[in-house]
Amino acid sequence: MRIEDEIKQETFRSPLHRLLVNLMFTNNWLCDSQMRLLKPYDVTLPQYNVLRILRGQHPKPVKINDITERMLDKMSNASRLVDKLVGKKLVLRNECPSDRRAVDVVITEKGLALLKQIDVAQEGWERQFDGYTEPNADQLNALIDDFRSRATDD
Amino acid sequence: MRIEDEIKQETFRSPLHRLLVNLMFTNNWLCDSQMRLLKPYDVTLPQYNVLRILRGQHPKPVKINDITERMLDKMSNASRLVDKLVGKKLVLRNECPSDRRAVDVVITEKGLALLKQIDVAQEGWERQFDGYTEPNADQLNALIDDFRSRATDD
DNA sequence: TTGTATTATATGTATCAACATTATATTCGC
DNA sequence: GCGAATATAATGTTGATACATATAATACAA
Repeated sequence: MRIEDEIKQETFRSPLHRLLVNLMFTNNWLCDSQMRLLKPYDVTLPQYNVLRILRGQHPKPVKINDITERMLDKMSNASRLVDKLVGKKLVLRNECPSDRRAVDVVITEKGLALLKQIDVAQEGWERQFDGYTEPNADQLNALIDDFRSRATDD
Repeated sequence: MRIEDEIKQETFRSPLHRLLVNLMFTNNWLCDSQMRLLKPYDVTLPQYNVLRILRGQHPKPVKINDITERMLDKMSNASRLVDKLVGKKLVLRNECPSDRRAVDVVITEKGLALLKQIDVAQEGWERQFDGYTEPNADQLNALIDDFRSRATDD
């Protein structure tokens, strides 16, 4: 469906403006879809992202700080997200022996098992893009990278 | 900067996966930038979006329901967003005469004046994309639309 | 070594989103 | 007209983010 119809707005000030709205709308659409996928597993999208970061390093522990750096939405909330995951026994939090300020976070077996379940659902979800070929994705990736690189500030 | 560097992850499972991350990252980048722009004016991005919807219909009133439909992030929170804007005297809320369930929301002169100020800042912000031509934007728009249209569910 | 700056994390506050529920008004079938 | 279904908005709860601040440990400089 066209963006114009999706948000009931018939015109945009400029192609750039339409592009900005299009990017935001598409992102929301993706996030909603992911959220619905995760709902049955009782983890939120940010929590899921933290779990995946931890799995990527497993069995090595990851510090709160490193989690923050790897998160898409930067922020300073990895601490509280880890709290929630500890509550669900999906991760363990240990004081780092070499630096008592730092906290080592490790995904538990329960966490790994949950991710394994979700992997299956994810594969199903991604299958909806089976008709979307790699060259398509590569081209769109390149154009998005190019767009971002045009911005002069930050 | 490449996505790989931005989130310190060197590889992706697939071009599709890289694309998903790229879309989310780019969206966050845009939202952050907009937030910083709005900060001096003491309105949040969702509040700003509501104000623009109201300006688009001014001087006609807009019902809470219509605001919800036009928001990018759907939800049911337009009511509370309008609350905040009423508190700042940027909008007025009146019971709709023809339907006592509904609420007519109108942007105030103060609200219009604020948007006018922000417009100037927005134009400055968009100028960072001056090197990004219309054909570029049109092409990227088309590819994003195409990507979204490949999804089979929803 | 001692004092200061820096780093790592936690916490408090305000805002927003998702979801469910409630309150009230309107509409529609009979 | 009357009662049930529907529509509109408000509200309560939980989870998340942005931002500021606090707390504690480490690093560093004199």
